[in-house]
Amino acid sequence: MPTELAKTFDPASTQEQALRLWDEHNAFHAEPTDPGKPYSIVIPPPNVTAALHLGHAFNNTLQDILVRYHRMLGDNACWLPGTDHAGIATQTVVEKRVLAEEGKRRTDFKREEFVAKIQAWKDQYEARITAQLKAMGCSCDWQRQAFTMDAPRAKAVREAFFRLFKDGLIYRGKRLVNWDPVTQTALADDEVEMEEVDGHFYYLRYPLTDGSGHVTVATTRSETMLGDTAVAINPKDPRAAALRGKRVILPIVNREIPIVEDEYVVMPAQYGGDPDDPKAQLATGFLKVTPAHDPNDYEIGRRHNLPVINILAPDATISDKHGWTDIGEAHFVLGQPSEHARKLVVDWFKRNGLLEEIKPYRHSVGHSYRSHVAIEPYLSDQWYCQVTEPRMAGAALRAIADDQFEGRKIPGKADTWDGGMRFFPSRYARTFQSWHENIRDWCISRQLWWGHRIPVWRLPEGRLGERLPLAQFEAIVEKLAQWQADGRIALTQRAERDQARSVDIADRSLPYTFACVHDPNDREVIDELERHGAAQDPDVLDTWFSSGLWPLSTLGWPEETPELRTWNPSSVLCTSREIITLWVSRMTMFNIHFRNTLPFRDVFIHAMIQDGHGQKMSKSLGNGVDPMDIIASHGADAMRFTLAHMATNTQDVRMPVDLVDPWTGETFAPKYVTDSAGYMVAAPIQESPKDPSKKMVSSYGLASGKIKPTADMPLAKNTSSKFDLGRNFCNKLWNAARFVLSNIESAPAEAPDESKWSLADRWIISRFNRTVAETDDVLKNYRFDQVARAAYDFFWRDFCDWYVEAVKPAMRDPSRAGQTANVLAAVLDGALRLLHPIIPFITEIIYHRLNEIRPTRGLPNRLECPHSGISTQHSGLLIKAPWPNVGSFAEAAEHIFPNVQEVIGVIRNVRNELKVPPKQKVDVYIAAPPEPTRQLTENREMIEVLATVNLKDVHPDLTAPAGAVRAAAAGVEVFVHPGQPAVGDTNLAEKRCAELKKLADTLRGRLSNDAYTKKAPPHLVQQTRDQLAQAEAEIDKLGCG
RNA sequence: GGGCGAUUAGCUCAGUUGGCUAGAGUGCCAGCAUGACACGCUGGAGGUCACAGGUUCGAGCCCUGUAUCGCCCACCA
Repeated sequence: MPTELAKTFDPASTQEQALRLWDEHNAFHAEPTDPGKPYSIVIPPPNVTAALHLGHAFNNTLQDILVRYHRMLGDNACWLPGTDHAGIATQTVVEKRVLAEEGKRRTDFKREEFVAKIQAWKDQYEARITAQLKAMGCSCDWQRQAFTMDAPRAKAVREAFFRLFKDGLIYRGKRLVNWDPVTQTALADDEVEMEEVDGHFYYLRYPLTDGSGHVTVATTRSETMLGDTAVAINPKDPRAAALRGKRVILPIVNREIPIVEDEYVVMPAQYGGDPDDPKAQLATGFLKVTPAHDPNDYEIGRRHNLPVINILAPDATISDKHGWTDIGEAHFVLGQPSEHARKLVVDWFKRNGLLEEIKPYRHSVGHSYRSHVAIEPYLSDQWYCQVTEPRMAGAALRAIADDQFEGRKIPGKADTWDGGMRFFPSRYARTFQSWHENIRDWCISRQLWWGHRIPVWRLPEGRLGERLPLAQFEAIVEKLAQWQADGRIALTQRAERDQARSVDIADRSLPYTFACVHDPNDREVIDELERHGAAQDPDVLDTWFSSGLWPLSTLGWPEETPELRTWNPSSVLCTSREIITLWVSRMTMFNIHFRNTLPFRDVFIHAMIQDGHGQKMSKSLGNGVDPMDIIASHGADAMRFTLAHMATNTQDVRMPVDLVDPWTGETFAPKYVTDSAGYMVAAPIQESPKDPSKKMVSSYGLASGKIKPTADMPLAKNTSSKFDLGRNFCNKLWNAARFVLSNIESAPAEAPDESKWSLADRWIISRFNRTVAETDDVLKNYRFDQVARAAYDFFWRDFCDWYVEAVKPAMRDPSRAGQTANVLAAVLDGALRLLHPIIPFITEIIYHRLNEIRPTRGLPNRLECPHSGISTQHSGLLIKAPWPNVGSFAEAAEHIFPNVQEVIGVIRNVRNELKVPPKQKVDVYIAAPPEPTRQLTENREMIEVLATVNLKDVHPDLTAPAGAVRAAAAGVEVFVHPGQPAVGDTNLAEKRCAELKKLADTLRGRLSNDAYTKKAPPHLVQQTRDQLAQAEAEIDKLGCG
């Protein structure tokens, strides 16, 4: 550790030193037995798919500010870090990588081999993510680092699944799922993104079997007609009666299908439909019903008991191998991808004179959030968690704090849950609420290899009892019954829809039975099951199942550990709004169901960082910024400060992205192009602004995968000039600290004597106290921008611009330097504490140096500031130092100091107008009423130094000196004598006169309005009168014509 | 289709229950290498608060409507 602060601020070495100090003291670690009020945050575990981006940096900076703040407050603060295995996302990334590098597909490997590859990827990125978080200064308790698939978390998942299974909240159902044909897995509803697509409306004719004509159906997906099992018409449609009981012949496959009547069908306008309904304008009144490939049709099929015919293979090609037998003439589409089949089918209709019309149509189609291909509604067997149950969604609704609940709340026991969960900003409570009011059961199985294997063994299809000798079968049944009674297994049967069916063990045939095994090491049970042909379900659980347990599993659940008792519920969840439904919901339901506690008391939803065009930052657009690049170019503290400063109350914040020219190191705005999806993206190849012959690759070029940077054409890193704000601030802090420290060091040590404090001393201490109070206040509502602003204004504007400048003469005067140094040391100490949660590295290192120079500091607790707010308690480390108490305020000083500031401002203004050289002192005379005269005289030195003047005279009856320029401020008259022939505008008083007259007119207008004087609050009216009087007095004094 | 948010200085944003002549940072202009800092200091210019109505003594803020942008939710042929 260097004993002096380096001449220029070097973020890298500062970061390194601070990290070492914290590490040596194990400063981030907490134990449940530690003193203090419990305060805990569980990190939203980043996916191990990729390195962290700026959004993560934002999210984690805010959490770290909270944790550091509460640690300083004396709370027992613990931040639990970890990562998420992110099933589908990670597997997809690795599959792509393996295909690109080895030319092999997942299916070319054994399951264990491929999982090992993903595991290797996970290890690599988990390490990288951890390194990034550490570099950002995140004070996570690294001894408690978790991963959603490590052993303790696997145990929690297993326990949770078993309990839900036993409680009848998990069931097997054949349902239409969102099928991703590329990754070949089911997706949850919220993993599907709607995208606008240009398509067509095809009008297809289906002949009636009796030869009396045809009906025309309209569809955007003509290929699904192969699986049609009915045509529906609205019973109110006037044509319905004539068609009742008739059937149509389905072209191509020659399947006879009924015409059914269902109110769901939209009628065209001419048959009674709503003419304003855009759908009515496209509709023919006849709806083809394809239960296997459309969610609505599936419902119609249920209502009319229609067969369900699946025509697709899992890869979304047309196939007769998955439940479709009557293929008729459809050989020509077999094996075709559905999109191509769509055209082939239309061509067939055209050739056979059955195509009536094609209309262009733009509509939204579900796409996989992972592979971005169109989702196929696909019929398959999946596991569901019955979140529609009152025990789940109902509990989540009851968890909402009463005053954030819209409408009448179902009576519940929110009062046992600390008054409920609060959202910040409160509007997000409604997102949460309406999600649970409209929730549907959650499909929790995924056809992946990377994830928690579903701990269910399927007994062989059919009735086990029919396959075994009776005695043997009876023995199994006895065993199963005993194991179930002992809690070693739970049994269920497949339910067609919507509910779990418990197994009646007395029904000795055991049809379609599933056994969930409680303990993964219970070989006796597993071996016995497998001996009879039972096999473990090959699927894994949805990632969000393990994430949903995160607040519990990170603290050792299902064991009721001291950690769990201390830190659950956690204090706050910090996250972005996109996962309120995906994640917050599930944590709430699980935490309540398993432990009857909230997962967290507060939910803070922060803004989303977009690029300069209002687009989400994403890898594929290449507009994402790597926090490590910012740390390298600006420093970690600078990044944190800027991010905190951006954390406003709104939904989105914009971060215009610049590029760093690798040739010159300079920053420039990239050239943009519009990509095929309409996004503004940086042109793949950029020119150096200095030398257009030098080219570079933008990160969009890199992300598009086509362009690889080379030595001749290097990569231009993303950055943003927004971080200059933080960098400048840190630089200012560093230099101000250097100055203050060197002054303190050379000042004589004296016992603090408050009677010797100047106006500036009292003022800066009072301002400090205000800033602490404001920070405390504003942090309760998670307004990090206001915290950053308050700290910035206090430190730069008040402390550096005014206090340090005002105090310079005193520091040069040995008789006063000792006392001033006391105040300087105390205020610097306080400022470091105040700033530490936002910019921990730089403050820790400066604090270290301050401790060396002034091991004891603090202010006497009496007179005008009986409580300075600046603690005398010290600690070796700032991270462990107490947060300042709010001291009292020096009202008088806060009132007088601005007057002096204003006088100084006016003099500076006049000097500038008169073009007086900066170093040249000028003579100043001030005419003021007795009280201001006293104040100004007392602060003569400050005025002289800060305005570079000789304050010749201050007097109530001062007469204007010849040749002086007259100006006015704070109710006083200022005469500036340039001492040489003045250059520029010498008639400043006239300018001021114009301003004053305009103001006086406004005020007079307001007062002449009777309604105003009668209705406005009296203090405002009085204030207006006072202002007018003051303006008029000044006008009078200046002799404004 | 429903809901939410945004629209304030060239740019990025503050503006807390309506009440000074609407603020900051950055950029711009002018001056300054002043013994902490040029990542700095001093001063300055720059805004019909998206638009149209309304409520009020008083509207950037509240109400109604319009426009543009963004996000979330929704099984819309």
